[in-house]
Amino acid sequence: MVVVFLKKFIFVKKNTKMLINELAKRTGITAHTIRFYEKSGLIKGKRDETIKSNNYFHYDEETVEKLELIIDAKAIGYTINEISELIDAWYSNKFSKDEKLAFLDEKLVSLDQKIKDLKEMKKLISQYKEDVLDDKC
Amino acid sequence: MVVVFLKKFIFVKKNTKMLINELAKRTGITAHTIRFYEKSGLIKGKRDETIKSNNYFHYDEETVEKLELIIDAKAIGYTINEISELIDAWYSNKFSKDEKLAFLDEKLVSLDQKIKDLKEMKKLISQYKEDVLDDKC
DNA sequence: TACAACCAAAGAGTGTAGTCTATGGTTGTA
DNA sequence: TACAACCATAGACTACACTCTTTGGTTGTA
Repeated sequence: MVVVFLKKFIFVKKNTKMLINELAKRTGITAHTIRFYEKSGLIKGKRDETIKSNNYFHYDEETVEKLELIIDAKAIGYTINEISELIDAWYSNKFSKDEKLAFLDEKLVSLDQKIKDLKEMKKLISQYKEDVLDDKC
Repeated sequence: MVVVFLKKFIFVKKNTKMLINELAKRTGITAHTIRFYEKSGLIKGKRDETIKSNNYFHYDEETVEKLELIIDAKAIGYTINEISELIDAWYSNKFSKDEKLAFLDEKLVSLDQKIKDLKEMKKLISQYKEDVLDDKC
């Protein structure tokens, strides 16, 4: 995740005219799924008005970042809708610093809760293992 | 969650003739969803052969336990199919002692992996929080 | 006996997150 | 110029986990 954001400041935008397949190769997300994300409003390609022969979408480095963010956010358990909000928070200036921090804190709390639940489950399974070993069930 | 398993040994089976609505009240799961779980093979009601006028399902305390287990397991992120396996391992005699232990060990490993993933995500979010605090994005 | 509350079964509908197919046009290389 | 590889759009299809509706029968209480 952090890598994604560091890139934002280190990378020079060398490629602002990627087509969908290049995007797919760069991110490992299929073109189909990228179109699905575009339809869902997570990313947005641009059309080149000067080109009349086709209406291909062009994507830039920021889109690659966003897709990498999507991969990470999905891994944490964000839904597409939440990721949409997240991208808004990240890339638009709709949210204040405090709002961004609150957003992240909220996710930290829910992660802690999940970890607590998993540990509880571990304890339980261990207990049950003992019962199995003692032929209690 | 632990409570569920302690119950298994402490509780006397005082109610073996619950109908679906009582089950729903006891667990907070709707009758609809309970029927869905029954159709999915997670729980199993019994029919009273001596009653000819209806074919209502009757449930016992073990079903309540199972439903409570389902609630907890879902909260941790188990799918219905996984919970089905889990319940088999718990309540059936389909599996040998060694198989049960292997199953439980497998669950412990996957829980550890999940916890590791969540901790990694926490670290990433914390790092990003710092970036926000430092106005780096 | 009227009637509300309950029961089962079948199947349709919902939301999420894709995944695939079909169609038809475009681009680049031999 | 043939043709593979690419592109967009629309819409069908999938899996998961419900959720609701319909239909028709049963039970309990006033």
